[in-house]
Amino acid sequence: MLIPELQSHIRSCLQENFGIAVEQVSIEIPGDRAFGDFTINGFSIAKAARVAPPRVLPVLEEALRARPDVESVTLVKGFLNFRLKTSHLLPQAITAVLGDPRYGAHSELSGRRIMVEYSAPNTNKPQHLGHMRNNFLGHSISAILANAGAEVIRANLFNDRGIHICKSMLAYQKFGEGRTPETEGKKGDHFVGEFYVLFERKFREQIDEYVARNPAEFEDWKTRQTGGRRGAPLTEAELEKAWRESFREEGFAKIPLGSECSRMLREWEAHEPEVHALWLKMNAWAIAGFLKTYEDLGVSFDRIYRESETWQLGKDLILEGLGRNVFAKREDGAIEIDLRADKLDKKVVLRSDGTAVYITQDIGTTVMKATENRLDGQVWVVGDEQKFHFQVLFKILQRMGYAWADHLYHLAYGMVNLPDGKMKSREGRIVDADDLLSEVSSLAAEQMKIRDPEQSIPAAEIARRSRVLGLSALRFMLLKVTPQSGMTFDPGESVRFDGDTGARVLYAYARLSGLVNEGHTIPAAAPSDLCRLEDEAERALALDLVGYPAVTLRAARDHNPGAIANYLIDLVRNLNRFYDRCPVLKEASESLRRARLDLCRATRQVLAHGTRLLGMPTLERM
RNA sequence: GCACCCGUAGCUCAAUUGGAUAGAGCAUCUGACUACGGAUCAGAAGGUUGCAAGUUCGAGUCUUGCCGGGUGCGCCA
Repeated sequence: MLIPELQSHIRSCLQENFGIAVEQVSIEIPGDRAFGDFTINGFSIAKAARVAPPRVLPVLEEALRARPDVESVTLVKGFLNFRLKTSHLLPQAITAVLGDPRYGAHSELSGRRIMVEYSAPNTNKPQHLGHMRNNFLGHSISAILANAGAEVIRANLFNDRGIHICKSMLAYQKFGEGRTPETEGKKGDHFVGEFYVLFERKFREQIDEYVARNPAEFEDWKTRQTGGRRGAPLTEAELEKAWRESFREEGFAKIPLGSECSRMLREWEAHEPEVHALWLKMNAWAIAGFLKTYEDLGVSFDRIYRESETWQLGKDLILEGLGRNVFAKREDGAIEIDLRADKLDKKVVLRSDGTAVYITQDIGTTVMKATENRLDGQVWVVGDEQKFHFQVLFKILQRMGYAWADHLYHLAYGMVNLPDGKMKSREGRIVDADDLLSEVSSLAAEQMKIRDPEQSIPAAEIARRSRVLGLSALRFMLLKVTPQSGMTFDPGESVRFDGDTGARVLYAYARLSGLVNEGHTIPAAAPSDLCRLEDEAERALALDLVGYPAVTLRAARDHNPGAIANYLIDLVRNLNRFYDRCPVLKEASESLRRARLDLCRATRQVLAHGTRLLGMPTLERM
């Protein structure tokens, strides 16, 4: 490959002239290609070689100049820019791609077994836009890490137990009247989700009743309030709101539905048969719905865990750690760990009654996953509001002494907001995943029909293609943005089919496929002559291909699919420019035509590779 | 109150991890429809990177202080 070869040349040149071994020689493709094909940053080389820039750069300049494949070298403001002879660059770039079906893959993580956990849905709530970002990120980062050489196990963890699950169960028991997803013609997850919403509504009504009946209790409650969370005094309205909120936790049992719900949870934990049967039934509905959504979204998992199977884990590990003084027992019996030396806080890991808290379970599942699968590392795709939780979790596991605890990564992503603000499920302002997907697909179908006025494409094929296009458009849109930052998503406007979109990438791919396939049908009278490619648009495209491996590597190191999405956009931009300026099939010269077809094939291969890393299905025809 | 994250063109996002003249798309305006599939291409316009200092050859990126937005800080999950 081009860049590695250049790097090793520079490296040996430094070794010979200065007797210094430099590990990292960064040869980059400059942002502004007017500078040249490649650039060497003089300052960073000088720093790495520990020789002053004026001494190093002229030596490297001479070395580059001596190469037969280098056309020109310029030394500007500490940057060594050089340009390869077109007759070298293009053939090198194209054969590097076509000669290696795994072009863009790496071995940096080879030998490492990594589990990526993503999605982790609450079985009460159908998937929405935020989950889509999670699902797509998890699916894509799994492919990206695998491409970097790791053996990746994709895992999901169903949040299928707990007080919130009892809410939908209780609502169904009281108001379900024996209905089922089948009788209502609804997807199981939506069906269950409706009972969760129903519980919330009834519960709020009961709070209203309780509040109206017990004004004295409010007065009494107020006197016990010392102010806001960290000091600031509250207004009367805030106090009333806080009082109402208190019924969601401390005062939960004062509300009839609340106490029934708590009782149901105790019965579930005691394996009471009737409650358990109800739980099994509703869970099966919800999960069947999720599996359908996953299938539609094109995401999958190698291993599914359920909290109902893992929630008890972790306790033994805590007790074992207590024996080794990793944890300490407080006077009241609770077990905690003091992380203040690591700029975190004290954290209780086991309640005084010996039951598990949330983090106990996470400690248990993490250790279980690691030992069960002999993992070297783990990645969690979870919203950034849980950053602190994961910092604490990772620190605890390090303190417990696990060798793999240094290779845990929380891929935190920002919230997906709507143009008018946050999604709020209580206000019904959520974008449902199933709805959005079918909406975008039907928009795609409309566009396809406009472009096929003779109706030559069968309806079933339109349906298939529009699903692929709609899905890829959504996927691309959500993956294009750096995970860490929050994003605004306009369901009405932002799923477009022109501009920097997934549709543009798919279109370019389909067009290229058509070209390549048609090119194959033309009998060869002369062999391809890659040396005849000399248009600037061809150079630009070839340079993009040369830069691809660096992009996939960075995407893996940064856990950032966005790097690939943005690369693909640039690649497609240069492809379309090439396409516009250089005739391929219409080219009269056989050897040039075939050379351009080779460039198209190479580009198509990289496009296929990149879209696969993003999890985007492609179309041979649109 | 304390901690972390964010603030880049009217809007949505980039910026090779401290590098050169901060780039794309959308929207606006102007061109290319006898088109290897126009879901395309060429061009114009759009910026004191929230504000103010500092660090150095060099700062959107690092430090500090303000301003504005978000999230977190339970024996909840």
